[in-house]
Amino acid sequence: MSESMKGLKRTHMCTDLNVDNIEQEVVLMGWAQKRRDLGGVIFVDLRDRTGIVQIVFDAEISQEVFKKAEKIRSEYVLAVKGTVLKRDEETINPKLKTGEIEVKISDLRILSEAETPPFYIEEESDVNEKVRLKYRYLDLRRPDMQQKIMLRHKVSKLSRDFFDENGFLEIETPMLQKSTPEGARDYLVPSRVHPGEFYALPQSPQIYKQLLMLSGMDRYFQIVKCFRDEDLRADRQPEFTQIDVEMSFVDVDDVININEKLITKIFQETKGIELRAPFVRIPYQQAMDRFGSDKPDTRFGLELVDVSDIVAGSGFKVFSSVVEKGGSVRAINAKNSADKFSRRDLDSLVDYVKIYRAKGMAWIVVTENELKSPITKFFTDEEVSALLDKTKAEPGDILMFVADKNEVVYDALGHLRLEIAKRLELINNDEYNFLWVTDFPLLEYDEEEKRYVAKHHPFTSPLDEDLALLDTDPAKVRAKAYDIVLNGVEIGGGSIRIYNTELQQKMFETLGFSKEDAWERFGFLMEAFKYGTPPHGGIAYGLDRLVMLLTGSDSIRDVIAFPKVQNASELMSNAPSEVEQKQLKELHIKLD
RNA sequence: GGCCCGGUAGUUCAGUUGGUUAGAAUGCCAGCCUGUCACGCUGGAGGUCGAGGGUUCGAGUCCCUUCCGGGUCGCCA
Repeated sequence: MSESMKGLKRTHMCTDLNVDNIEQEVVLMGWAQKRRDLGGVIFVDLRDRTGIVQIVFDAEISQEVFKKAEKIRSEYVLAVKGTVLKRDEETINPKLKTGEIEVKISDLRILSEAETPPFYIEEESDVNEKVRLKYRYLDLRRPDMQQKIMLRHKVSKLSRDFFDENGFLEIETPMLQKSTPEGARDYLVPSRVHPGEFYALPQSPQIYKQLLMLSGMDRYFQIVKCFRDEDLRADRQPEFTQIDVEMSFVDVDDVININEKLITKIFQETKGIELRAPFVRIPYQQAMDRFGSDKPDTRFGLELVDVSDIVAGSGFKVFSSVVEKGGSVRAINAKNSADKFSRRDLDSLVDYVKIYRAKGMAWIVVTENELKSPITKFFTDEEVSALLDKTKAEPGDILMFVADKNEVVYDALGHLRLEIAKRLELINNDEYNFLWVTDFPLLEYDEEEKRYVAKHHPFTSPLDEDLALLDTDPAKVRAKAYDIVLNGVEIGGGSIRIYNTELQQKMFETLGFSKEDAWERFGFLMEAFKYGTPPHGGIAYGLDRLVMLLTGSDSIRDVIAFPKVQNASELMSNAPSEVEQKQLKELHIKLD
C-alpha cells in the first residue's frame, strides 16, 4: 500500500522545529526511524537528513489515523500533519535537538512501505562494510554518513566560492582523451568509429589546463573526476575527485600563498579551526633526512638521526659495509619507551621494518646502569658513546637502527616512526599539522626501465639554479614541485610548469624519449608552446582525502557516496560486468 | 603478483581437544500495554556454519582448492 501525498506540502524539515513553533500546524515528511507502541499511544521517531523529531499518535485524536499508525514499521516513508506541542518537563529528551517538543499527528499518509532493512539505520553502525556497500543507499541514510556527504558538499562549495572570488574560471576538460602511458595505467575506452583505437579516461586534466593558460584563461579550476587503473588502498580509489587548479604568470610562492588562503578558509568554515599561515615549508631532502618520508606527520618527534659517520669505520661489518657501498645507517630514538617495549615488542618491530625491505633492525635499550643490545659488543666504547651522544640517548630510551641503501633506510624508518608513535600513543587526533614539501627531485632513476622517469610529471619545471645540471647530473636537478601534507597524508601536489618548447623537448629527451616519439605523443603541447605561453603553474587536491581527514574517517570510501571495493568492483551494482557479444562486435573487440 | 586478517541466524558475535538437536544479544513476527525515547511484558519463527573436495565412525572445528571482504608490499608520471 502506498498513499498519495496530494494536498500535503512539507512545511519544515524535522529538526527545523523548536519551542518557537509551539501550537503551529506543520507538515513533515520523512522516514520512520522507530515506532514505540504503548497500546494507547504510539511514538514514532521521524527522520530526514537534518535529524529526528518525535511524532505522537493518540487514539483520542483520530481512531482511523491511530489504526494506520499501528502499521508503521522501520523505514516506512511518512507524510504527517500535526500540531507542535511543548513536552512536559519530565518527558523532555535532552539527547535530541528537538527534544523539547513533539508533534501530535492529525493526518498520516504512508507514502511508502519498507521491508525490514538488513541493518538498523543508526549512527556509528558496526555493520560489516561488505553489507553496508551492498545496500549503500541504506548506509547513506545513517546520520554520520549523511554528515560526511554534506560536509563534502560544503568543501566543494567553499572551494568554488573561493576560486570564483579570486578570479578563477571553472572550465570542463574532456573525459575522453588521448592515452599517454607514462605513469599510472589508463582506463581505456574503445572507439566504435575508429576500429582498434581507444580513448583514455583522464588521470588528471594536466595538459588541458596548461593549454587553457596558453589560451589566456589566466586562472582555472575544476572539481573533476580522475581515473587510475591501479590497485586500491584505504586512501586510493580507481576514480577519485580532484580540486584542480592552474594559474598564469605565477611562481611557487604565488601558488602556495593562494592555496594557504583556500585551506585556511575551508578549516575555518567547516571545523571552526583557525590555522596559522604561512604553513611550514620543508625541502624534500630535509623531509627525507628528518622523517624518512616526503609526507611527514609532524604531530610528534622521533626524527631520524644519521649515524653513518660514527659506524663507518667500526668493526660491525653489517653497518660499516653499508656505508662503504654508499648507503647509510640511521637511528630513531624512541624516548622513554624502555619500559613500554618488551623484547617481544622489539622483535615485532624488527618484523615490521622488513615489510619495507629492510634486512633487519638493531636496537640499544638504554637504562640507568647498562645498555642492553645485541650489537654494542661490536663497537668500541668511544663509538658507543658517540652513538648515544648523537641520538641524545638518555636512560629509558631505545635506539633503533636500520642500515641499507638510503631509499630503504628512509622507507623503513619513516614507517617505523609512525608505528612507534601509534604504539606509544603519541599522536594527538585534534591537531592539524599542515606543511609544504618543496624542491622535489625532478627525476628518479627507474632500475627496471633503465632510464630516468619524472618524479612528478614530465611538464614540471626545474629550479632555475639547477637547470644546468640537466645535462651533467640529472639526478641532482630539483623541481619547482610542491606537495601539501596534512598529518602525514599528501592531500595535494603541484608544480610550476615548463612553458617553452625547447626545455620541454629536452625534458622528454632526458626521459629517454626519441624526438619522434615525444612529438608523436606530446607534439600538440610543444607546438602550442610556440604560440606565446605565459609562465604558469598549479596544484591538484585529492578532495576525497581532504574530506576524509576533515571528517576523521579511516578510509576515503566513507566520504564517497558509491565507492569501489579492493578489486575495483562495486558491490551494489556488481560493476564491472560482461557485455553482450553485439556490443563487442560494434567496438571491433575480440576477447582473449 | 606477494604477505597478513576475516567469512557461523537479518545484524553483531560466541562456539573448548573433532562428539547429542549449533547458542547469545539484538532485530523480525504475534498478543498485551496511554508518556515512551535502547519502552516494557509474554510467546514464536529464523542457520547451505562462504562454496567445492578430502581425512574420519563422526567436521562449524583438521587438510586441500576456490570465492568474497579488509589491511598492506609491489604498483600509484
